[in-house]
Amino acid sequence: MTSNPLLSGLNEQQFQAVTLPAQSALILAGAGSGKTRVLTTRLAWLISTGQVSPHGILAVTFTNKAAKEMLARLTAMLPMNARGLWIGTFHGLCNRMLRAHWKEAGLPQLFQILDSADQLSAIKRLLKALNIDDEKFPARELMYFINSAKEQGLRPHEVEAFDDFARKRVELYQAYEAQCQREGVVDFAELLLRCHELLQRNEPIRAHYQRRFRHILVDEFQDTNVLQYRWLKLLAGLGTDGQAAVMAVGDDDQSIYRFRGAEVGNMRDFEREFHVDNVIRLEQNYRSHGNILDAANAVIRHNSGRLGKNLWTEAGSGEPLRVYEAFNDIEEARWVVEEIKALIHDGTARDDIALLYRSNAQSRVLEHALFSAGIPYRVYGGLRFFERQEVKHALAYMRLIANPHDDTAFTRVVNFPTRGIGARSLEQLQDAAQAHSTSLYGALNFLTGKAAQSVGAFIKLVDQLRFACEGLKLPEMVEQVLELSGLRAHYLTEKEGQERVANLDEIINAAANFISEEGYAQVAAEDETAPPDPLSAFLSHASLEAGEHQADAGQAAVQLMTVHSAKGLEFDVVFMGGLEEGLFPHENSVLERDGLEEERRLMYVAITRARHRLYLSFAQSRMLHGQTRYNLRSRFFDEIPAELMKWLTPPASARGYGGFGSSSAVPAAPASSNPRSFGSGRKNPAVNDSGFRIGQQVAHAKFGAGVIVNAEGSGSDARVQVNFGAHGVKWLALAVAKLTPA
DNA sequence: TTAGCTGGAGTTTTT
DNA sequence: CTCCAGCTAA
Repeated sequence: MTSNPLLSGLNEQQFQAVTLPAQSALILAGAGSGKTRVLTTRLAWLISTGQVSPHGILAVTFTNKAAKEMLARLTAMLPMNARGLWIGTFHGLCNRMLRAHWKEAGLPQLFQILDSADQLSAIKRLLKALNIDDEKFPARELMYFINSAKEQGLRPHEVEAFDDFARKRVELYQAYEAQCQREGVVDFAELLLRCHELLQRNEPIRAHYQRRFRHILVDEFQDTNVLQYRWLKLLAGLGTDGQAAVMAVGDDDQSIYRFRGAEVGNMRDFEREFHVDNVIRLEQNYRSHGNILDAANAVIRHNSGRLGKNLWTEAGSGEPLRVYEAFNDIEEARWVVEEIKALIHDGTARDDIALLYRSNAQSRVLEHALFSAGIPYRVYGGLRFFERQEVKHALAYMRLIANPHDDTAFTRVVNFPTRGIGARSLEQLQDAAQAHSTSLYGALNFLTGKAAQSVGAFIKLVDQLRFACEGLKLPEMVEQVLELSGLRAHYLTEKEGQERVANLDEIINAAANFISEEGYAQVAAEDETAPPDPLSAFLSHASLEAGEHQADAGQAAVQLMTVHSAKGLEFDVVFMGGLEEGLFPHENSVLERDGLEEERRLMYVAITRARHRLYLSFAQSRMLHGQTRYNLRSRFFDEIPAELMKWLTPPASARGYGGFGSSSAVPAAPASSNPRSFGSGRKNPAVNDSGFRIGQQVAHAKFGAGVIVNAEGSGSDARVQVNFGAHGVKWLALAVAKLTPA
């Protein structure tokens, strides 16, 4: 052991990971095992021991938040100049390289970045220009197709197409590429693909970066896609003499982004291709009590093909998990609110409480209950600052200053605020642009008549803006844009427009901050580029980092979010609601190959968010898509050892809601196509005189667990319809079938 | 050009 | 049920 103070307090595995010699390594970092600490300490250790200069390090993350945190913690440990440090997101780093080598990458110097919304509108515009039937080729689908092709590293000519439909799609992909190139814009996937191609084709540039980056660190490696992994291999010079040391840190059990291209298999491939001879496992958890970890371990054990890992803690086992069975979703929410009130009363801070759910639709009922109770709450997942329409409008004007041929920006604001340029004029303009293969801005010269006049006025405005902004500092530029474009005036006259005006003004602040803060400094620190243009750097920043999620950060509030957005966070108390078959695991996932395993990993993530107390709840019935659905409780309950759970409701389902009621026949509900969840249009009527009621969970000797979804008849004729999940939905005569409350 | 209607869809999300 | 996109009528 050295006496290096950086290393004090590390456990054995952490120490081992931090002080590994310069070789490639795979770190399996369990939830709450001090992953970020290891990553940052590793960086600090490498630098402080003189093994590598800050110049020789590349650290990649997925989110700006993670990159910022890493940088902040590193500079706190080891005061240094952040200039020249390559710590950032995949997209941010690729952008940086492309800015430096725009010529070699075949891009205009001031290329703009399309965010997803921009990309979608660019595709819609393309489809319209080509007169494509958008029934057959919906823009969203085409966008998904293009992005996934790019994420596999495939250009149009490399995509296999065996039928006319597929060939047409590829053709559209090609047309989209041509359009982007013409307009000087790149989408997110293009940043990566372009950068990969640059490195692959340009030997001197590749050699330069391979020589430079001696240590590459990758965070959340399980979330990398095919292209990102290839990019890493290229940068690391895999298989070359001077191969860099790559430290991949990740957790296969927390891989929950396959739906957006993440390839867990990269972990195994990495282990093999980089000849990793010892995988380091960080299994000691510093976050949760033992019972919570035991539950998480028990659930994830049902997955196959894991790299293997078992979380443990030195903290005690703590209390058991608290399980609640609710009558319906509304009652579930009411119960959550009652518990929260008690928790707050006992001194738990509101923002130490999180309400997690599988899908966003579930937040409504919770919000309603919290609102009625007057408990401050905060929902994650809304619009972010740079995604708001007024902000995007202002940015579009700025994009036109940087590049008047940016047709996406052009179409966005050509008639906003309205200036009499309707669909007709725009269509003429688009036709002219198409005919003379020029941008919309450039097509003015080919227009005649009324359209020429109105469009001419707008183009004059764009020129005027560019002229007025020449030599101005960024914040002053924003100021000019807001005034001259008429945006501020427009929102001032709009009722309820004050917030939008405030957001517009906030762009000025954002620009000022950007100039003074690291955002710009990082780009400015680029050693091999000419001084970058602040405007275009700011626009990239706006696309690459959409800003904070909209929520009032004011008073401490109860946190509401999906399990996905909770990844990486932790809370004293976690409520995991809606644990029902069909919802979690989600019905769509059950059909996908290995979909259930991904749901299970999601459950694992959910459980491991809790530090001290974890509530699990489900409802017998729930309003979904305007229909009441009766679902079985989630199979995940069966995967958690019973001794870890304390049921807050009497032995599953035996509570006497409903009881007896009308004995008249209830019309039969339509059979469900999904065997494990079941929908019916009616509320929860009490059923015949059998003591059973709709929504109740029951057990059958042959079919196992089920839930009553319908009933009819009374006395000896009483029959109930039961959803037995995998065993199907069946009508059973109560006089004959042995059905017991479960 | 905009308001108002109608129909369709409805996991998860970062850059 | 509830949101959104796209269409029709003023």
